[in-house]
Amino acid sequence: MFIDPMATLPLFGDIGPVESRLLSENSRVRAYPKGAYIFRQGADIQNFYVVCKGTVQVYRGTPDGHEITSDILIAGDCVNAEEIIALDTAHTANTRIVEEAIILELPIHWMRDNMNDLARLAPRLLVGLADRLRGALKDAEHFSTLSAPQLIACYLQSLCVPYGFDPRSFDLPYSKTLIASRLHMELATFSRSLKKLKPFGIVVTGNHVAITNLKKAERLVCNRCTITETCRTRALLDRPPTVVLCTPGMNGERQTGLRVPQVAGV
Amino acid sequence: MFIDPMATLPLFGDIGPVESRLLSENSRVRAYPKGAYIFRQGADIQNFYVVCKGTVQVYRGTPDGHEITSDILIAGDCVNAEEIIALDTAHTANTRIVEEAIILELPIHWMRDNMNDLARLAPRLLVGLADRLRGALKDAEHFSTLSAPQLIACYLQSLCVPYGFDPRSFDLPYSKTLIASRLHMELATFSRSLKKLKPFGIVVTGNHVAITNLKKAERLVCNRCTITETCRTRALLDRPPTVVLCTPGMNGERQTGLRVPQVAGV
DNA sequence: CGATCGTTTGATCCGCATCAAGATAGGTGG
DNA sequence: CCACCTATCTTGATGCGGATCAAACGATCG
Repeated sequence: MFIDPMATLPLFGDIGPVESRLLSENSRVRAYPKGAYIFRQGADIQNFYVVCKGTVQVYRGTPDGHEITSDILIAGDCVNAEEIIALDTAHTANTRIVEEAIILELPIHWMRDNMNDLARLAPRLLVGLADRLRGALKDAEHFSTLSAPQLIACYLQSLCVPYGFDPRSFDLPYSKTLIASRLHMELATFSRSLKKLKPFGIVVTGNHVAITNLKKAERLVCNRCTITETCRTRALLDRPPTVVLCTPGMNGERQTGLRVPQVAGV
Repeated sequence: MFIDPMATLPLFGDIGPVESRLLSENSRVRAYPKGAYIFRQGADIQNFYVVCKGTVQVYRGTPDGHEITSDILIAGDCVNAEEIIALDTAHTANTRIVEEAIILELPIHWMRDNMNDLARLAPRLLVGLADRLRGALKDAEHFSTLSAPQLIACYLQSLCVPYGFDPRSFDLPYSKTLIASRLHMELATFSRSLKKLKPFGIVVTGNHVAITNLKKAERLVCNRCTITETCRTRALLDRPPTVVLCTPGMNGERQTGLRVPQVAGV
């Protein structure tokens, strides 16, 4: 099974033929079975990895033996872009294969040696880094402002963008257990919260999701959330996806505290 | 009051005289009074900003009129590094002056035009971006795994690094209200949690903090937290600060759920 | 000396984690 | 085809942490 990463990955989409060959010569493509690790937390950073196919769970283990999923990656995603630049010598997370995956790897020292040409080699790498940062900021904000049902509503809608799902009817791309973990909540809480979404037009039965009323679904989230990947879902139907700011109005000048009133019953 | 940003800012520490003059010619330094805004959420992105002096609160407003502090910046910090690269045209957060500040500004279009030379112009800009990303990941993890007292313990210790405080005795650099907001918790919760820290050798009276027992204080956090800015505090006393991984042991293979047992009474 | 700001403290309530017991489904072997 | 098994998910009961509302306290200031 051969895959030409240059042709597949938007990451390297707009580079010239010279750079393309350079990349090919210095990269390697490898297949991983389900359950395998690309690398583990604490191990030496050796390569930069890009997912070409499959699903990868990024998680961190706490000393008391539990784990926190920080991201779920699919084809086209960089696994550890920030580690090219980081001062660390060790990986700060585990990356485990959820669905059989094909991974492109580039030696990290080669990447670093070519840092000066990086902008030319992979202009989108920086964009990816910035995107990832924004995603992390969004997560931090969401986890401390949205309720469990809101988080789920937001996540389900945002799923549609990378996967190209029709919000009105699609299947979950991975297990509920994994999704719950990604949303930093217990499976039990996740399961219970799904029922609360029905009145808002989000019906999940088994593996299948049906978002029947996008306006309602958005309203569920938008009074709290501001970065709102969520709103991309609607964009899917109307125009090409971009990040939409849901906060038109300005806010109070003086208050500094965290103060987010609950949506009734959700 | 004149400040030469090139001399002051480590961000531009290792650039040559040519680049330095280029920067000077294209930058502007401006003083802001307390309470002023550098920019507001939703406004057009015009400049890249660096804090030369003072304190800046970065926060986002939710549609229902409340606000969430995402960061507090001090001298040397980039305000919006990610926005140089972002595809967005509008600021995604507010930046308000907490203590009278001096801000360096560089036109964003100039930064972008010189993207190719960016690595040469400001090699540390990328490092800063990566650091910021790591910080955001840490926040996301901490907010959903640490209890309020643990968050505070972690934060108090991490404060010592950028400010060069002696953990055994220092004053809070800004109000408790602001800190509580930065930690995404209510002021009331913050206030109450401080008392719970005493048994762990962290005594806060009024504005003053005394961390009498670093080992105890670390233990309070480290069984849950893995990235642990916290551990830097100890490093302050022993060796130059670096990020320390607190997870020597590996964790279970199969569990995927979020499962973080409580520390008794904290 | 009232007034305002920042902080503490109290009482109450709700969301979610936790523990634990069913339920459903896919897979295997007899 | 059915009994069995394990993985995945649902549902129930309970408890704790922290948000919320509200009142009191201490400072600083005109």
